[in-house]
Amino acid sequence: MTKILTSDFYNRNPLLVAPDLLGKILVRNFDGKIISGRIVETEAYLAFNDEASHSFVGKTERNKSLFGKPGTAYVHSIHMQNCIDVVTEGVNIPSSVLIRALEPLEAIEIMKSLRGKENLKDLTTGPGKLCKALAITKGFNGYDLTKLGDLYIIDDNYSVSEKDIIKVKRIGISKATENEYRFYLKDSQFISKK
DNA sequence: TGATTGATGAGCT
DNA sequence: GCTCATCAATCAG
Repeated sequence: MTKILTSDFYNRNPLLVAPDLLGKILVRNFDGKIISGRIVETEAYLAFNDEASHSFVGKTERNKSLFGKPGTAYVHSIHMQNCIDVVTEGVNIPSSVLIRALEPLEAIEIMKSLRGKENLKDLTTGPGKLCKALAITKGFNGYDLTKLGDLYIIDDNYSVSEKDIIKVKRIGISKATENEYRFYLKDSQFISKK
């Protein structure tokens, strides 16, 4: 049985949600066509005492989605690309889980055309890449991922054993790098970095 | 295969 | 102006 992850799933500490999201499927309804990929890499960003989190500086126009309800998308641009986070915990608790990499499942041809790349391993192996491959734009900032819409995350009962989840330090950031808040599937060929 | 570097834009101070 | 949770092209070995 396949079901959409609800707000209950996200309404927990990001350090619990991040590993649980591994193996789940991110689904994009793009002009009636379904594009999907299995989540193979995530990072947790805490609400408090986490200098690398966008919420560390307080609530601003840019990060206000982080303060919304669990299961809300926080799409932001860094350099010329977009990244997507899922808000966790409660309202006004600005923690999130960054989706860093996917394993392409459906509509791979559409991803190739959106990315302008042919190599399967170049499609979704990075937060900026996967947003482009799934046509996730800043229009999805604040989007509710817990209902059947244009963007949501489902559980198809794909089982991930605990030993296949690797926990390491986060990457690509300059602050609070010592915390081991990055999670990925051990044998996936689609993580953004070894 | 690994390391280096340039391009790119939005939002904060 | 400066930061930033990047990507991909390039070059050396």
